[in-house]
Amino acid sequence: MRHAANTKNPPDATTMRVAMRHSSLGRVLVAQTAHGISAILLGDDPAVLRLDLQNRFPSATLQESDAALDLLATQVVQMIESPARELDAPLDMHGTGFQRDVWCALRDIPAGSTATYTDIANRIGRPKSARAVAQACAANPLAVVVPCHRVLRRDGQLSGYRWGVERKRELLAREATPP
DNA sequence: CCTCAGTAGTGCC
DNA sequence: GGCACTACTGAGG
Repeated sequence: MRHAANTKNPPDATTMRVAMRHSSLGRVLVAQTAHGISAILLGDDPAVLRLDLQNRFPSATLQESDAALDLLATQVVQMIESPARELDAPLDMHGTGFQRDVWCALRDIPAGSTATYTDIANRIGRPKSARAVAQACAANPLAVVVPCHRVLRRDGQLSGYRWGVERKRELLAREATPP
């Protein structure tokens, strides 16, 4: 029995810098703490994105972007446009132990390939937790960088995507290796 | 095609 | 501590 504390949202009263960008997939919000990128969110309405962020980190203080984050945000957008490229920046992943396990496993799926929820469940040593894996994917705060869009149902269906199945389909299409 | 039960992590009460 | 959620899955009708 672990009493690891953060079964809920960690009461981190950290400050986060926030940048907003346009991309071919819509608006992109990038948030950064002192430890690294804490959120990459996709959407259409900047206000909604900001609400989404506040909802995920209720006790975080949001600040304007700075030069460093501006650069990161540009790189994030570039990565969205060409998902094959990797982002070489530290991440600040807030989540439960289980969620972190899942998100880390997701980062091992190379661009151009996919995995199933059961694959990930096996990879983290919990073969029966496919559904919980899906739930962890749904809670992923780091769009594209943590490639939850590369996870499909066992039957090949796209099932869902926190930021819209259309975006998931588009990302996969962009990553598909040309013959 | 459709429904159903088994399943495990999380959020809310 | 309980209960109702799921971006799941495999079996049965």
